[in-house]
Amino acid sequence: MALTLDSLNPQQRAAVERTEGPVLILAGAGSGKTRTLTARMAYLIEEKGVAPENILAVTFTNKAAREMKERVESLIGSAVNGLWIGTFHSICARIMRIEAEVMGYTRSFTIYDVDDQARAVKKVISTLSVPQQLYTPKMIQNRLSRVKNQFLFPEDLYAIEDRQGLDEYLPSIYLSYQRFLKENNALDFDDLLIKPIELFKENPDIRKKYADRFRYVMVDEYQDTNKAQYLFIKELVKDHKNLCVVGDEDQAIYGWRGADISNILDFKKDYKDATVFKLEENYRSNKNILLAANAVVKNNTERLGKDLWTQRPDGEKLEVLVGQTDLDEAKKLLEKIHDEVFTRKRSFKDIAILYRTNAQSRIIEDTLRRNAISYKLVGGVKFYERKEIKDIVSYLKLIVNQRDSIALKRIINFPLRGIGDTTVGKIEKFSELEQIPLFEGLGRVEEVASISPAMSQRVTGFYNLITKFIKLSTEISAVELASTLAAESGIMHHYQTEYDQYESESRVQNIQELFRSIEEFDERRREEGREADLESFLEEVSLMADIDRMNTEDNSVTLMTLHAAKGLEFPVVFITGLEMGLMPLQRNSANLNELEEERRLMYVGMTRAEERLYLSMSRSRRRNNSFNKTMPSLFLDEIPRDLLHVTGYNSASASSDYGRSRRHKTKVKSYLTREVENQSTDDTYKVGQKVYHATFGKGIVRQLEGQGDRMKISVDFTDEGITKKLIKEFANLTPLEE
DNA sequence: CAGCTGTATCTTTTT
DNA sequence: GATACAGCTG
Repeated sequence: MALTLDSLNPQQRAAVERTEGPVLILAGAGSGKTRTLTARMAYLIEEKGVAPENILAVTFTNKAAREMKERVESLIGSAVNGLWIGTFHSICARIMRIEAEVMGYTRSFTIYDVDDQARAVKKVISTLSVPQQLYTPKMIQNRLSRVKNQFLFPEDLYAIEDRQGLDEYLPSIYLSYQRFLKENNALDFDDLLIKPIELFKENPDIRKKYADRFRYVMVDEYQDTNKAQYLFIKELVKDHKNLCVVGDEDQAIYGWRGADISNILDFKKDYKDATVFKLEENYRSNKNILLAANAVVKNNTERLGKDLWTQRPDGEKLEVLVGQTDLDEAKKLLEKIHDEVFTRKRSFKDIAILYRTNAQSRIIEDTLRRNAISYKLVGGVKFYERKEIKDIVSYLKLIVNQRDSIALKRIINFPLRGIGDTTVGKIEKFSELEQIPLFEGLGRVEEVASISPAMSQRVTGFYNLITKFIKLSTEISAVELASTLAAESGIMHHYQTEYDQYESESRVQNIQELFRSIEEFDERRREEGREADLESFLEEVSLMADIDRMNTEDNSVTLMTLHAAKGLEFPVVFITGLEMGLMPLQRNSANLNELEEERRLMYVGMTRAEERLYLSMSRSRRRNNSFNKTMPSLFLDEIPRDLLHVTGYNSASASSDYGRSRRHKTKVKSYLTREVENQSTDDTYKVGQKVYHATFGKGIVRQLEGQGDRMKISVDFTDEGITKKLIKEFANLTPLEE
């Protein structure tokens, strides 16, 4: 079956056919970038006769990788084996799994996530003379990660003269931290990127092996690559230069993670004879949406500049929703969802609600749940970060890699076995003295003088349990191992008998879901003809983003952060919380680069929408436990007035207010102040007043005591049949009109 | 010395 | 509104 490129436009097609040498595809939002990339892979295989194993494709999420592989297979009409496609982290982990010994690890190395990393940092700084009250583990963690992303080593940091503040301690922390990881046979997320580069630099023959294998390299979302990722790719392609990168500088939103936008801006300098293709026709969004998004992003200065256009219809205007409070905002979203689904006959799964911070989801979730609208939440507390899952995963990690002291310490006394911190501390000291891994120390607990026989028996019990499972792990399947383990360790029993019935059920369910996902992993790997050992499963778990687990089948509304929405599209999109300080989010000082990144984030959000885009805000919002009045986001100002339709309470004044807010800031402020004052006058609630509460539902005010924010309000909640006494400041009640 | 209970402290975005 | 840590109790 011959491959047809007829469905591509001339630019896309040209980019597909240019298979040799460096290629930069500047692909605007919705310009068919995935289609182009997949067509290019299919073209290489089908038309150029390139073997799939000679192609490496890097995507931003595992989900994108999966989808791309499927699309290539459907273009070609048969299964594609041997193609390497995945995220930087998963590809690097795969290489490290093969080459671990060369770099001084075993192939059973553990991958440390942020939580493990924090524990490691804590452990390390406790042994150094770092003023701990001045620098939190989290600060240190961020700095370390940033430095590593820039491919800097401790010696580079030592070389910097006159180091101030944290920089004074950073090099020695870095050095000890790396030593700690190695002792634990562990790599953190950043190591996954760095180690392969070191490997390539120190072992030219190994570099050559991979460079020869990957004759054609493609990188998606190139604007979000960091220095280490840039170097990794560079090592691979420096002989043949067959590198095709795709990206959009307007969608660079990971600067805070060390992504360097100049990787894409300077691509032509790095790869001298690069051919550049621009994809500027947008196939996704209606004209009004695209015009609005363009109008916002054109306020940025760091751009290569594209002119995105569309042949699609104008569509409706963008609707601006203004709530009085965050709860009110959520209810306005709800109304519009009802409207879209019941009047306009759309499906719930066509709708996405986006926000800047995860914390914003709760109030929206509550409102949706109260109204029986099913939703799926991406991000927040991620599945594999749930306590009950991490417990079991930690057992598995220790079984696979006994040098992992972080996993060990997490579970040695969970479920409770009467082995406390003091005992662990003693064994730790003993192990350090003997220069053996902590786990080995457990096996020799009797040699630790200060530990009583009764206590060492408990420790030995734990040691024997793990040893038994290490042996079992070579005999039974991963699922069997995990479920036997959950039973015999007492974890299952612990959660089944938990005090809170509801919590207990959901935890047990999650554990069962974990077993299912191990089984699925097993099947999937077998189909691909790859190994399905426990190590690979744990690796997948470590590198799995929440978005990768997103199910697009079931008919429910999607809730996620603007970051998580990158690369996705929905017929109807809500961007919520469009207020100064929240979107754009402001920390400390307003720095211009940060503002531009926030603006790009806004642009990413807007360009997710195909047909309808709602922009919502609230005039007051509860943040950090206090209720604050808000100012409309400046991004709303940047959208031409005639593309907007403002609805909601008091819409006329709202729209004119932020339409002029730049020139008339004082006026806006006074207006908003007035609004908020109106809200907090004491006649908001009177006896007999109908109110709404996110958790308890509708109710009637029965009694009022005291004044102001401290006022106590007694409410009969009709749905629940209960009476509650609430403090006004925290009650989060909304008055309902009669 | 383990385990429980109450308080402090947050919440940017993620592989 | 959840988690981590300090401090108390048995």
